[in-house]
Amino acid sequence: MVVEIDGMQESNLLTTLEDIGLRKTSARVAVTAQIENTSDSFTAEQLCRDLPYVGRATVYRTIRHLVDAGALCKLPILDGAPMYSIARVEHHHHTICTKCGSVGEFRHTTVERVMRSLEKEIDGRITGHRMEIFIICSKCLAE
Amino acid sequence: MVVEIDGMQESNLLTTLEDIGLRKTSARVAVTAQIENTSDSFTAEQLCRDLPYVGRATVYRTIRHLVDAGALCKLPILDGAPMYSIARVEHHHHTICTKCGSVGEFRHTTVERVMRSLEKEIDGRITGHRMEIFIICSKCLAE
DNA sequence: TGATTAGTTGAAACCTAGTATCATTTAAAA
DNA sequence: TTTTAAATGATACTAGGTTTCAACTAATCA
Repeated sequence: MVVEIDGMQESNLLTTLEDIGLRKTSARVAVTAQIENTSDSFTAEQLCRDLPYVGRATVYRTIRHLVDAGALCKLPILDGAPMYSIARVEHHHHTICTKCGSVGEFRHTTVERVMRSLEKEIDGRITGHRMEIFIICSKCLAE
Repeated sequence: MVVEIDGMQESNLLTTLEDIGLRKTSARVAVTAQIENTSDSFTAEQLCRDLPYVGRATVYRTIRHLVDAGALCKLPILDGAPMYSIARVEHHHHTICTKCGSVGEFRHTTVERVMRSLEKEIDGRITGHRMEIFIICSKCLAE
């Protein structure tokens, strides 16, 4: 997601990093720009491959900063390397195709209502939840 | 879960392995017994520590067999090594204490109803779902 | 502006979790 | 009992990620 201000492109992710007191370095400009130009979700290794001139450690550190800041969302995957995508403001859940691994999003208010009704049943304080629907996506079904 | 038959203790997990055509070896007896004596969920590394005389490779292989056979359930955890627990017949979900990492279980019929209502919204065929409630457990709240 | 300094970088070493290899051992069929 | 295919486990390897630390640089200060 890139916001146009006075003809200058200003990166949301870069701004997030600056907002939490981190410096605007060329490595961070490159990493955040690459993430924003990636339409879909991505893995850390993918990002490293796309940015060979940025060190692995820096790529991983930048991802960690962005996840900690809430600007990136660590996607629920079945096995292997975690995937990330730019965090949306609204709360949502994920669909995961168990065949091709593609991750989708959905929102459903009933899920949130279920949460509230669970508060009585559960021994402790609810702080959050996560839900994944496993599917065979329409693309894989068509094959 | 251990079933008593004619005074002999017969392991369900071991039986599962034999049912899928695997041999009853001392290593498999040890691993399945250890899992059944573990009241809670466990990691592969924990099991290796508890069974120093069984090779790591064998412990991992046995867990894989049991998960593939559906007798063990790979629990959703936040980060790090996955946890396992003996699979229950009924479908259920998990509560995860984000402070101490303890995993609990709950069942809720509304969740299943939500699933059915989602079938229209989602582009693909639903094959399963998973839900995690993040909590601070009563034990951690008390501290 | 240039000097200062604390934050940042990246190569390399390390770590954790897990898998593959393969010579040796063993369960179980013949 | 012999046979043999399956299983084991020490070891090496891999993937994914973190730590270390000397060199570098952004941003502040004089």
